[in-house]
Formats: sequence, C-alpha cells, structure tokens
Amino acid sequence: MAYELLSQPIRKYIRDKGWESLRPIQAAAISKILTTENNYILASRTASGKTEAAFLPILSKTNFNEQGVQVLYISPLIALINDQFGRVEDLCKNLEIDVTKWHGEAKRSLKKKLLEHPNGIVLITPESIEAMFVNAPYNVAQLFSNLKFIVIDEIHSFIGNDRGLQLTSLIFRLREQTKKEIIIIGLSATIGDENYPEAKRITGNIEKTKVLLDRTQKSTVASFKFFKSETKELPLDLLKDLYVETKNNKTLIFPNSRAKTEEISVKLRRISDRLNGHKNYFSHHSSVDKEIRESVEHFAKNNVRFDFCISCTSTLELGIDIGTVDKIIQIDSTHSVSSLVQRIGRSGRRDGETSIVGIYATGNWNLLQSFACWQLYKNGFLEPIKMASKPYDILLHQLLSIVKQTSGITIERLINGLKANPTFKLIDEKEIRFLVDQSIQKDYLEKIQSEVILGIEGEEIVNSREFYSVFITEPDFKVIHSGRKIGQIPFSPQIRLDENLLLAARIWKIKDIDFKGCVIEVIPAKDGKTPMFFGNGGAIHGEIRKEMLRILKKEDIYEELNEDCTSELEQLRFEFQGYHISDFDLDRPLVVKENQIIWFTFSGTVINRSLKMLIEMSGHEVIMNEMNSSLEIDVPEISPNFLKDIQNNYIRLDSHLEYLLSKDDFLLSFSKWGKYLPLQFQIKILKERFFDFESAINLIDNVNFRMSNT
DNA sequence: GACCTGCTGCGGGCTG
Repeated sequence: MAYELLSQPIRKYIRDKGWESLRPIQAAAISKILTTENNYILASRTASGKTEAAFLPILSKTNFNEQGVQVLYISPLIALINDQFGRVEDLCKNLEIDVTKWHGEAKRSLKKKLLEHPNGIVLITPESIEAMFVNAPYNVAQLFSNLKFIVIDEIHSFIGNDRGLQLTSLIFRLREQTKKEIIIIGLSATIGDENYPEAKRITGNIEKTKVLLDRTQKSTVASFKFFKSETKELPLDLLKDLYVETKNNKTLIFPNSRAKTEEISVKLRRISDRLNGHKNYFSHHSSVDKEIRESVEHFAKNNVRFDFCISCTSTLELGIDIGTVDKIIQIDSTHSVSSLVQRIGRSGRRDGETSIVGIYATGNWNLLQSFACWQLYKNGFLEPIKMASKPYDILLHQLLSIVKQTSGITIERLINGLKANPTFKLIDEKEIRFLVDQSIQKDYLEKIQSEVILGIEGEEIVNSREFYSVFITEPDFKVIHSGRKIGQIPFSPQIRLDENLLLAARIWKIKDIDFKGCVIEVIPAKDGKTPMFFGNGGAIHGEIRKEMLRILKKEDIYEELNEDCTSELEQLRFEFQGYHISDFDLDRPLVVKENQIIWFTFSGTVINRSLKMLIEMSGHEVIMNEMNSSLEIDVPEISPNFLKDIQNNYIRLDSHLEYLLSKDDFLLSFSKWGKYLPLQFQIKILKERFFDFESAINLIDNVNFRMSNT
C-alpha cells in the first residue's frame, strides 16, 4: 500500500486533511518514487492531484536537515509559482521545511535570506536559473550542490520548443554542479503517447525515465452553433445567444485573439447592463496588466455566490487554479487538439463532474476545423511534437552563457561540456568547433592562449536583460489611467490622441502619448475599437486537416451539431462531393479556373508553407489560405512540366534560402539567437524548424489530384 | 485569422 510507505508526518498530513483515499496517480507516484531511483513523468488529467503526487513521496524521502536546497520546482509561469507556493507551503508547514519563491518578481530580501542559509524547497523559472548561471554562478553552487529532486510542472509546455531545449541544457548544467544523481519528476495533463520520448529527453536520461499514466477521462458534452460572420466584428445574434448561454453561469470564453477577447467582454457587459444582469465580465490576456489579471483570478477562485464570465486567451489555459467553472465556450476552432483538451479541462474540475463546452463557429471552414478537433479529442489524439535535433541557435546561446559563467574556459573543456550535454547530442563535434571558431572570428568570444573569454560583441549580447530567455517579445506601450496601469499594447497607427480603444474589458480614450517613454495616458470613454494586436500564431497539425477531409467525405449526421451547423456542413460536403477522394493521405481536390488553379492540400501549416515556397521558386504567384488549407497558384493547369520544375527547385533550395536570408532576416524571426549564427547554420535551422521540404516534396511526388466531375 | 512565456545589478529617490 502506498500510504504505508509514507513517513509519519506525511501520513498525519493526509489524515488531518481528511482525505478518504489517495488518487490513482498519487498512489502510483508514491510507490514508485519511494522505492526506485528513476525519473518519472506523471501524466494525469487536470485537477487530479499531481502536485501532491510528486511532493508527498519527495517530502517523505528527503532529509531536509541537510545543508543546501533539496528540491527545485521549475515552472513555465510566475503566476503558477505564486499559485503553487501556497499549496507547497501548506504541505510543508508542520515539517519545518522552508519554501522560497525565486523569480524576477520575488522579494530580494527572501532570496538573500536563502543564500545565507540554503535549504528546503525553491520554486523557480528557467530564465531565473539562466540568470543565476550568468550573473552569480557561485550562488548556483552554494544553493544547489546538494540538490536531490527537480519537479518540472506543465512539462508539456517545454516539449518541442526552444524553451524546452534551454531547460534541458540548464538541467544538465545543474547536474554538473552536484555530487549525487538528481531525480526528476515531470507533471502534465496533456501529453500524447507519442510525445513521451520527447518529454523524457528533458530529464537528460531517456532510459531511466518512466511514465506513470492515469488515463481516466472526464465525460465531456459539446454542442455546436453557427452564426455567420460577415465583418470583422462578431454578429449580434451570436453575442445575444452567448449572453443567454452564460448569464447564469461561471464561464470561460476562449475567442482565440486578444482583440476578440476585448470585444466580447465589453459587448456582453453592455447587454448585461441593459438587462440588469451581473457585472462580472472580465478579460484576461497577455496585454492586460498583471495586477488586474491577478484580481480577476482571485475573484474567480474565491467567490462562490456570484456568476462571472471571463473572456480570455491561452493565459487561462495552463494550470493556474481559478476554482470551479461551469462551462467553457470556444469561439471558432482552437489551433490544436491539445489546446482544446487544456481548455475543456478547465470546467467540471471536481470528481465525477462532466465538462460542458459550447462551440460557436462563424464560418463553414471554421466549423469544419473545430468539429475535426472535437472528433480527434474524442479519439484521444494529441499532436505529436518533435524537439529540434540540431538546435544550433540554442547551442550558441548556451555557449555564451557557459563562457560567462566560468569567466573564461579552455576551448577543449568548453567543447567537451557541450558534447556531453544531451540537448546537443546530435550536433557533431566538428560543427561545435566550427561554431566556436566563428564566434571568435565575430568577436563573440576572445581567444587568449588555450582559453576563451567573452569578446566585445559577446559582452554586449550577454550583458543584456534580453539574454536570459530564448523567445522574442515585441516592445510595448504602457497604458495608464490616473496612475494605475491598465495593460500594454503594441505600437500601431491606431495609437493617436483622442482615439478610443478597448482594454481590460473597459473602453478608453487616449489623452496623452509619451513616445519616448512609451506611455499612453487614457480616460474612460463610451465607445471604441479593439486595439490592433500583431501575432503570427501557431502552426496547425496535418492530422487536423486530414480529419477535416474525412468528415467532408463521410455522410454521418452528428448530434453535437445544431440544425444550422448541419446544413453548413452539408453545403460544404456538396461542394466537395464530385472529387471522389478515397485515399485520405494522397487524394487531393484540385479546382482548375482560367489561368489559375486552387489546390486543397489538406496538409498542416508547415507543409503548406514549404509547398508555397517551392512553387514560388518557379516564378509563380501563390496565395496560401490557412482557413481552408488551399494554395491558389497562377498557372492554367498542373502539367508534368510544372511538377518537374518544382521537384527541381528542391535541389537549389539552399542557395535560394541563402538569397532570401541575405535580403533580410525576416524568415529567421522564429529564432531569437539565430541571427548570430553563420549562414549555413541559419539555413539548417530554417529547414528543420520552419519548413518541412521533405514532406512537401513527398506529397508532390505522390499526390493524386482529383478534379470535380460535376 | 491567430496564443503565450521571463528578466540583473546598481544607484537614486522616497517612505515608514
């Protein structure tokens, strides 16, 4: 029995809490963590007690009287650290274990106190670990040389991206500082079976990392509605229906964009005011001030009596506890199935409760995409994610960080350290040496006999506040109302005196702009427009597109769809019925018009993007439509010559990419540190991370174009 | 028709 394995004080904690039994994931984690030395990934749905599943056995097993921090908890969000701090402190309060928050907004006095007596548990972000390595490497040694456990929360948010590679590298560097093995526990609610190898890579030891999985799913009820949108703004009928659906509930609305988030919260409140409904309409996204967001979270979590409606983006997708939510509304399709899983997980959090999700579509293709996501959700599909195998940009970043950390290191030690780092396992030693040589050439590094130190250019890169993170953020203007910060918005032509805009679920008039200090002063107003935000969103996975094609070709009637949705779907099916698709991998519809063809690729964003470039290289104009996954190409027909031409373009890709990169570095804007790489490495990361030319060429080689015979 | 994430050290001025 798992309970009997726990230490006395932990058993007392469980008794005092009045828990009748341990959750399945908790029982499994306790047995395994207490009896083995493996790393574990705990995969279990939201609100299933994963934090306790990790900490109960860790607290049982660890001797906190030893010098040094014993447990390091790593989180992707400051907000999550602040939220989990209370829970972990509660677990520790009778055990006399200190818990310390260590992030950019944590109190310095408490950090100082920890440095004087390093002990207990520390909650930290990856960027704060990076900063400590760069600015105070002696603190890393002082705090973590006796570290026993690392807990990584929301580990899926680190899979398949640069931040995950950075974290993998930082964990390796932490391990180099300690005498004993560190055991790593990763937590996640949405991690597909195919992604376990990638999650295990983060621990640095794939063989020694096991998965504990609780597949129990909550039942979910979905209903689809259709309101055609003719303009940029949402149809009034949709808003009225939305109001009725949400007025007597605790609801989260996900409209996919910050602008729509503002539009919905302001307009719903206006309807509610007119009908004497409640006033608790909020908006929550990255441009709303942190303090306002916290007060919204606090309201949702601590009030029981009042209904509320929070219109939000993915800021409320991750694990921050906002208490009970009755209903989730999704406006148009999510960009991934895993995002849908996270959002649905926010409602019906208690055991046995059903999640309720209402989905509104404003266009037929959007309806098809959101229904495809829903079908894949029911099948348990989650997008497989690949970590970059040769992340030269992260290698360069870590190389500079290590040289700063060591204040000078022999070239051989530097190269051996990078070679041993599992993050860069697939990068050859020859390539690492070349990158070091290039860095010396460009003054990022300076060679002094057999050692390197940071060069003049390197100092400038490393000694910047921007160095600690591996993702790019645009500069913002602060929005202030009588001394209080409302949020921050990007600069756009819209930012002019007397212009009105929506922010934080309110309407404001711009009264003053300080261009130098990047501050906008506003006063309340009666009517206004949504602010202009610039985003470039994520890529849609090919499986969603394939599912869309399958649904188009089926004749099934679905009970989740209301009458309007069903007739929209029937209409789309009618348009495509003449194409005779039978092989969903290779048969693709083709429309031939005068001097133009439209190819419905039903492939993911990355392949579409690659096809577009390959076709453009032949001098054709291509318009890529991401909504219906089509390419409009200015040729009269798909002739054998046309296809051969494209296949030949594949051979001269490198020189084409080289030409594009020499014009500007816009293509590379997905990689923060890529611009410091030698050209041939820039081309390689483009081909690995932004495009997938192999799959695109494979599709061109094997596709069967189907033309309509109606 | 598009999401999100984090952040040092130092010095000056102000508050309790």
